[in-house]
Amino acid sequence: MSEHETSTSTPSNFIRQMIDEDIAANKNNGKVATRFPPEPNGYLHIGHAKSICLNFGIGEDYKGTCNLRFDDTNPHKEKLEFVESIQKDVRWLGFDWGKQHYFASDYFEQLYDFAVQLIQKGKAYVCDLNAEEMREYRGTLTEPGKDSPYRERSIVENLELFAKMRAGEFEDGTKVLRAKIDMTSPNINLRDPTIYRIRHGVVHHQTGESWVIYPMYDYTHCLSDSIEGITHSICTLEFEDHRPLYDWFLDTLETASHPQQIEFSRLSLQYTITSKRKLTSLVDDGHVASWDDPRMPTIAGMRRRGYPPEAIRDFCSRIGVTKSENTVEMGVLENCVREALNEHAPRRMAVLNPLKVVIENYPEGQVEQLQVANHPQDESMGKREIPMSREIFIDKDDFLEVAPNKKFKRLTLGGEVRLRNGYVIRCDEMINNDNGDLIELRCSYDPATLGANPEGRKVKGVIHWVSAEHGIKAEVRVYDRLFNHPTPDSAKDGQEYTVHLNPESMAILQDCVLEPALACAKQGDRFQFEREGYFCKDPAVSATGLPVFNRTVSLRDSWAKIEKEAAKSA
RNA sequence: UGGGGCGUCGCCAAGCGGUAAGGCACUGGGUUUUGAUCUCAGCAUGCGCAGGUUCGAAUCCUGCCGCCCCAGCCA
Repeated sequence: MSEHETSTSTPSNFIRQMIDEDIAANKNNGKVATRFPPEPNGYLHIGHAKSICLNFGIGEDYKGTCNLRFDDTNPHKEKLEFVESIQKDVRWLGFDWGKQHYFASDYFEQLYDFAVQLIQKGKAYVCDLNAEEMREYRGTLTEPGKDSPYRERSIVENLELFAKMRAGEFEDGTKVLRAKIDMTSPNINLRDPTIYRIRHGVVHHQTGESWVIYPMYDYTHCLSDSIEGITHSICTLEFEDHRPLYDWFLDTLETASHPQQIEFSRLSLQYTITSKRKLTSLVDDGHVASWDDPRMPTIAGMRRRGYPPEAIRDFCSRIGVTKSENTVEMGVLENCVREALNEHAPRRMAVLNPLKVVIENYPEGQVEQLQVANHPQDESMGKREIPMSREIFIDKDDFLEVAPNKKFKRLTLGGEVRLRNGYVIRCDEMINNDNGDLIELRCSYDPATLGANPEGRKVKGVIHWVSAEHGIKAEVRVYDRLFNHPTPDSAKDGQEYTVHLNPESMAILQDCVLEPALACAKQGDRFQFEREGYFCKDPAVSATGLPVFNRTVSLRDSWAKIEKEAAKSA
C-alpha cells in the first residue's frame, strides 16, 4: 500500500460468520476465493468502495484470493476508459489483485459451449418472440406466464438455430436463446429467462467484432464464478431473487464448482446519489465538470478532493455489512477523513478572504523568520520557516469593530489577539475607502509576546495570518454538498433528482494568500490550513494562472454552531 | 394482490435464550498559541406492534403492521 496505513481491524459481519462456518466444516477444503465484478460502464463510487473493501478484505484476511473481473457482457454501454479508471481506483484504494485479473469476455467461447450443452439437455431453446411479445407471455407479478410457441423446438433445430445466431444470420432482436425453466414460477426470474441476445455492429472493447451474440448477466455471472473457482460470490440485495437462477445454471450444467451467492445491502449516503445512470447524466449534462469533479461521490472525485484512501477504507469498516436498508450520514465519512488528515496532514497558514493589516510599530523593512512546527502533536513532522513583516493579511471574518458577545475571541477595535505562531497585536484604527468599506487595519504589536504570554493580561483569541510581501496568491475552491436534499435519489414526487442540485456546491475564492512554504506543494499534497480545514493541491491551474487548492473538508467548528444558535434566538 | 428481503437510540451497528457492545451525532466539564486536536462524563428498564412458550425473550412460536426489491433482448 502506497499511502499511510492506519491499522483498523475489520469488524466481523454476517458474511464473515458464514465463511467461518464454511471453514469449520471444511467446505471448499477451507479455501476462500472472492471477486469484485464491476461492469465497465462508469466510474467507481463510494458504494463500490464498500464492495471492494468487503471482497478484497475477505480475500486478504482469510489468506485467500480476490479476483478483479470485469462483467463486460453489454458492449453497448461499456468503454475501455472505464476499465482503466476502475483499475486505477481499486489500486488507489489500496488493493491488489495480483495476477487475478479477468474479463467475463475471456469466457465467451466456454459460455457458448455451455449454452450448447444446455440445448442438448433440452434445457434451452431459441425463441422468435420479439421483446414486446415476450413481455406479454411473461405474465405479471400475480399471474403466471404462458409457454412460448417456440418452447418445444427440437434439440436439433435449436442447435442449428443457435449456431446461425452466432454466425450472424439473424437480425438484432429477431431471436434469443432462452433457458427452459418454468413459465408459471412465482419468481419471475425463472420464467424462461433470456441467456443470449443478438447485437450486430458493436465493437466490444475486449473482443472487437468477433461476436454478434452476447450472454446475459444471470447466465454469465454464475458460470464465470464457477470457472474461476470462486467460493463466495458476494453481491447486493436486489440479486437475491436471482439466486435460484444462479443455482439452476450451475446445477443443470453440473459444473465442477458451485460457488455460494451471498447478498448484502448496498450503501446509501445522505446528500449524494450512487445510481450509475444518474452519475453518468451529471457528467454528460454538465452539472459537474467530470467524473473526477471533487463534488462527485466517485472514488476519482474523492481522490481529487483530497480524501485519503485509508479514510475511505475506515469508513467502509465503520458502516458495517448487513442486509438492512441503510442511509449513512455524511458526518461519518467526514469524520473518517478528518481523523486521517488530522494525524497526517502538515499544518500551514492560508488567508482565504484577505484583510490588510499594518503593524505600525514593527520596524519598516524588518523580516523575521519564525520557526514553526508542522504538526502540533507530532514533532517528527519537523519545522518550517514563516516570514513575519510589517504588513500582513488576516481573514476578514477574524475582525469585527465591536464584539457581538462575550464569547467572541477574535480581533476588535481596541482589542488584542494572538497571531498564530507569532506576536500579540492590538487593533488601533480602521481604514475605510470612499464607499465606507473597511480596507485596512492599523495595529501595534507587543515585541515581548513571541512564544510568551503577555504581562498582566490574558489574550484569548488566536488568528492565522500571512506576510503580505511574502505570501503567494492562489485560488481556493470550497465545496459544499452537491445536493441539498438528504435523499436526492428517492424522487417519490416524480421530480427529477436534478431539482435537488445545490447551486452553491462550489465557491471559488480567487484572492487567497498562502504562506510561502506552500509554493512547493505538489498536486495531490494534503495540508491543514489552520483554523480553516483540510486542503489538497489540485492538478488544475486557475484561469489567471494561479495554483488551485480544493477544500477537502472543513475543521469541526463549534463556533459556527454557537453563531447559528445565536442567530436562531435573535 | 404472487415471490423475495428487512425492521435494536437521530444515523450506522453488535447481539445467536442468562437480563441492551461500539462508532458517528448530540449535551456538559478539563487541557490547549488552531473556537482544531486530545481528554473526562452523560446519552435505549428498551429491541416495529400484540399475544404466547420459559425461572428468564431483542433472541423461540403465532398473528398483525410498516418499508424495500422483482414483470430488460441492463447489470
